[in-house]
Amino acid sequence: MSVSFDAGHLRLHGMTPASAFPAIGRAGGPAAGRALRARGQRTVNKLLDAGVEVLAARGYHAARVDDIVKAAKTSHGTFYLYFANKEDLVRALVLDVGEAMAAHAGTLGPLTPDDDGRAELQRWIRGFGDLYRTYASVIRSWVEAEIDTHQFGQLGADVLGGFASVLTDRVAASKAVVADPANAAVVLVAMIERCNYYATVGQIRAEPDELAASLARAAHAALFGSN
Amino acid sequence: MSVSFDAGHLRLHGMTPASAFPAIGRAGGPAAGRALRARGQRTVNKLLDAGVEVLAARGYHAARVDDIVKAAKTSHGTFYLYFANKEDLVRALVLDVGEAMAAHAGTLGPLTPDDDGRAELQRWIRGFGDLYRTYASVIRSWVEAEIDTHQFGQLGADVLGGFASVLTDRVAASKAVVADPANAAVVLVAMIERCNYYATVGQIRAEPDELAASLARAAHAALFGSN
Amino acid sequence: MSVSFDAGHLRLHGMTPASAFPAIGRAGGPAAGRALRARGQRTVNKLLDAGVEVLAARGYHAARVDDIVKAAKTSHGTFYLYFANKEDLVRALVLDVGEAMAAHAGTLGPLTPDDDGRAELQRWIRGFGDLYRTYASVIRSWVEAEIDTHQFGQLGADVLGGFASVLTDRVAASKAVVADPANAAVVLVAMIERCNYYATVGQIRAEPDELAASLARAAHAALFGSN
Amino acid sequence: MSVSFDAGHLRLHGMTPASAFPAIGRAGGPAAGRALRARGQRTVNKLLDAGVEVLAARGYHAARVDDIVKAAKTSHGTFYLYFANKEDLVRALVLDVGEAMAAHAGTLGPLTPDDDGRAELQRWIRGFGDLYRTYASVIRSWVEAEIDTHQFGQLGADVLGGFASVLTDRVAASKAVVADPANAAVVLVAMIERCNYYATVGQIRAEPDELAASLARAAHAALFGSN
DNA sequence: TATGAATGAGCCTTCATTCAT
DNA sequence: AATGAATGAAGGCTCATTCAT
Repeated sequence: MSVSFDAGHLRLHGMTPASAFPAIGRAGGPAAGRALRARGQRTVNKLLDAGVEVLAARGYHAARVDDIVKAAKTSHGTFYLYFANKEDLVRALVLDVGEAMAAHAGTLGPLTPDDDGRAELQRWIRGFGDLYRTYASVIRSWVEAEIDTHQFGQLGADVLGGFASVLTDRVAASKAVVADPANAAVVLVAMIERCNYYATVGQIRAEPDELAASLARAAHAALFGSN
Repeated sequence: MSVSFDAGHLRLHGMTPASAFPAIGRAGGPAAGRALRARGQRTVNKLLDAGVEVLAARGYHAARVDDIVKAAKTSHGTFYLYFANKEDLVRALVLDVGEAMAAHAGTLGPLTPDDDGRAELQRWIRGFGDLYRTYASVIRSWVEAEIDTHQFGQLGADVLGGFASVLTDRVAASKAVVADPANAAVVLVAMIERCNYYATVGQIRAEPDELAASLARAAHAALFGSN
Repeated sequence: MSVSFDAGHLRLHGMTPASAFPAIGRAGGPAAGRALRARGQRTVNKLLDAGVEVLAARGYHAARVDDIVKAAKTSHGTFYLYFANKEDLVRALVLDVGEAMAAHAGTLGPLTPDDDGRAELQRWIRGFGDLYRTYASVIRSWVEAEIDTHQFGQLGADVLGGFASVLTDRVAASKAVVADPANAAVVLVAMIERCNYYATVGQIRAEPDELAASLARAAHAALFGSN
Repeated sequence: MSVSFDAGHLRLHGMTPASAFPAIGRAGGPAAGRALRARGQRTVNKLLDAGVEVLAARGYHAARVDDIVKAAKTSHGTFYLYFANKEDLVRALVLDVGEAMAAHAGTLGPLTPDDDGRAELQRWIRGFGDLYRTYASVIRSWVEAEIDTHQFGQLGADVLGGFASVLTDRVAASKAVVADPANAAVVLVAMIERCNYYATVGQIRAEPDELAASLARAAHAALFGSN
């Protein structure tokens, strides 16, 4: 069998076995250089919060800088004091989400063929779903923006790659008899991500627990054959 | 177990057991009513082809009506003679793709726990991937547009729902012992779709056959436990 | 003596002995490619005329595209249909002026040490002044724009270089005993240009004939020693 | 003959026989009133120096207050503590230059028809060129600003008028047989100024000495007929 | 049926200037 | 005396859509 990291096939582009997640903080924009005083920090946060709000309401492409500054009760000039443009603000938000996701990825415990293994998988998936729901508007924007700018693509790949990486490790360390742990991990992560996306945009109607259960069941079965 | 169509849980919104795919032809726009003479039909086709070209090159949001009419060597006035707007043209393209996808969905044969079953699954998935690749630019636009307009969402759900529906039928008719065929079908379709998407945009690097094999393996294992 | 074209000293950058003036027509902007129909041509002309008007009233930097379209009784969209931006329109105007100047430069007849020679010089200078006055607003914009964009600098140098070139030829063909005809031509052209500029902006108060006479006297004396 | 100061013809507007140059010091702005302590003076100087630097690098119109305060390592607030606006700072710089120019103008010695006279003229012109080069960035800004604000126009006229005035005096006191010393002086000053300008912006390529020699030769010939 | 031309609302971004500390 | 932060009027430019021929 040849589909592997080394061969470079069927892997999430950008996925690296080690250190999949860069550590990132809340910042960005022209202000990146200087340190912000209390007032400035408050303003940045107001803008970021307003960004989340507007993104949720209108989506990335339809969101206007004007909407954001209105929601933040500040001015255009102030916006551009802290962010180079709309994309820059979204990037800051996305980085935050990516960080939270990365932190969650590492929490997956050992996988076993029994119900405990499935339960652990389900917990992990459920946690992913919770993050997905929490940051739904940012993630939707991320997906939207990713497509035409290609700027977030790498980040998306990094995050998913990180998930796949962790999952690969656990699978490899388990008794699962899959042809290729890495490949399996990639397709399962895709499955998990996409189902949560569909759930977020309402194309799948399911309770968080239910969704996590179904995904865990499918994934566990795919890995250990129990179903 | 309760996740089912009737209960409305974990199902692709818009997924209906029967007639998942509306039959659609190549047309749309203000001209939809009247019949097109030869010349008109030629112009429409030039515009549609130009649309594919431009969509591939620039993506939905970045595509300009001006790009399309230039590529079609026609004029703005003519464009609006046949299409209500940019979205309308994309819809026409998407409908075509949806139709092709719908036609393919029905070709899935009986699923068996043995290698033949997996091979059949792989063939089906591979065919889906081929379509995905063929219509990549349209599908990407579809995804892009879907997000903010919500106009294509239904169509996307219909198509995926159709796939899930057919898969559900085959699973139900098979010896698979899955808790809920419909749920399993949905998550597997999501997996297949998303992996092909990643492959299309280059986030997964894999040969078509390889990808289909990995997906078939995972799906078959999830359904029949063999892996 | 060594100050010469070949040595590259004291010459107007861009000045070339032969064919100093490229032949240029009225156009420019995005529309440069396609041929304009009657209506389009009319609109372009309206915009160019409005440009002259606004430039005269406000100067290059203070001129707003909005002012121009208002003066032309057209829209922003139309403006950008024909010109890439304000600078583009000014360039079109400047090219026209450059062309007119170039045409005039060649009309200088043979120079003689006597009064006829001075009269011919005066006629030539007077013609230059007439053009200068006619196109005053465009020339002022040219000068303004030239400074920071460096785009018109070459054109300005070309035009003046053309004048210097013609003058150099006539001086060389005459009985003038100047150390270096080219150097002399350059400084005299600078003198003529600047005085006309000062006259145009009101820093020199003089009637056209008077100014031309004074300039011709100085130039003729510098070349032939008669004064 | 009628072109003269009295008749108001062909004279640099603002040129007055006596006291052509107002004496001016380094200051300006809101702070003009109160006396500056050591620290304040240091800050003003930092700003003025930064102004020269930025003006040189970007030109008057492209120069931003932000650039200046950054270069001066101070803040916007501080800038407006000492200068009413950008123009105000430039004015302060220009006044300095004007003063230096005025001081130089008076150094022109008696003009004689022989080589000594030409040498003296050349020395004077060379000094003018040196100043021009030294303050090139300020002068360029001056020229730029002069055009649309008309605020520095008077100053420019004063400076050039001062030069013309001194030159007129020397010519009148000499044996030159020119129709009108004042007129001759004006056109020659224009010639000198413009050539130096062209040399400064690179449109004329010449060594300082060479340029001064060519200008002196032309001017001397125009006045005394020797060449 | 086709087309070149025109439109103008809408959006992004800049930057001189003021303010609060 | 100094400064970081905030402001908002202005201006440039785009592009989907409509119009007149």
